[in-house]
Amino acid sequence: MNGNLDSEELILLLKEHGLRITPHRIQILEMIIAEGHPTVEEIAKRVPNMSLTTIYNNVKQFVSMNIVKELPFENGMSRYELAKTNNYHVICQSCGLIVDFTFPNLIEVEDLASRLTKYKVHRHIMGIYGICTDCQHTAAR
Amino acid sequence: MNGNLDSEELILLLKEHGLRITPHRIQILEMIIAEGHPTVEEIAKRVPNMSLTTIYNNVKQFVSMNIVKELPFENGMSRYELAKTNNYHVICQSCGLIVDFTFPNLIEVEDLASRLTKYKVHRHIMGIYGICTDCQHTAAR
DNA sequence: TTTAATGCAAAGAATTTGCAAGCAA
DNA sequence: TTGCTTGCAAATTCTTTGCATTAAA
Repeated sequence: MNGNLDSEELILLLKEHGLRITPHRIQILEMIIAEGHPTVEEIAKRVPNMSLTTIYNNVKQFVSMNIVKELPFENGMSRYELAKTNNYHVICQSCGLIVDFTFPNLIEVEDLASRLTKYKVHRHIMGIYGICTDCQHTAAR
Repeated sequence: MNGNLDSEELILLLKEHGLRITPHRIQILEMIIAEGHPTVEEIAKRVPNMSLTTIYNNVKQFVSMNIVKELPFENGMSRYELAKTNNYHVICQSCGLIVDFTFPNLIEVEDLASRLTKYKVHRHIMGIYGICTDCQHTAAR
């Protein structure tokens, strides 16, 4: 059900983009897959002995090459996920938990946007905000 | 066609939320309406003699009270618009121009998200990225 | 060997905080 | 008058940059 890649596939992914294969790059990508939608800080916590600079450098490069997608959040921090995932995010306003769901049809909205505004549209992001089940129960007590 | 408010309506809006009426608050809200989707910096440029702190404080308060919506951008800066506007944004990846368009039907997506994830959904934001007409022409030359 | 990747330290940019002075109610 | 609002200065936080060291190809 999930689109996880093993490390051989990650190596291929890097090679396709002309990037050198380093343990750090593999680890960063593995963390992005394993963690859901980590921030740079969260990646750093799970992968000790790696400089923040390296994480920033690589994540930035991955984003510019469209290997990784950047999800800007309202507190100014960004979260990251693999670019090949094709889903939307529901974010808990109370605890921050992010749950994914798939909804493939919004190309219609891109088309409409393109027609109405004459932009040449490439992509879109959507964040849906609410309260997760746990926080609903906590609040009910 | 636009949902502009005159300053009497802005005063009412502040009173409804129990906020004191100050010239600065009126000016900040007027700028948010007039500018489209300003950053804090852009508000400061148009309203000299107001401290950045005041703009940050008020905008933050407006957001927490849902008077103003925050649109997080990938460079880490946020842009702001009145919360009552009900539209989506197409953002030019080349020059940053934002064009609004109305598309009222996405409550369906909120409903679906709610059903699939059991979140209690409150709102969503969507950003559509592409190239504006001007930049398309510039690139064609 | 050649060039890219790493990481420390320092710089930069956006935002927040502490606190004193000013103004709305 | 009372307490919210304002704003300066300083502190914080997140991110980027310069440059010397290390490692991939």
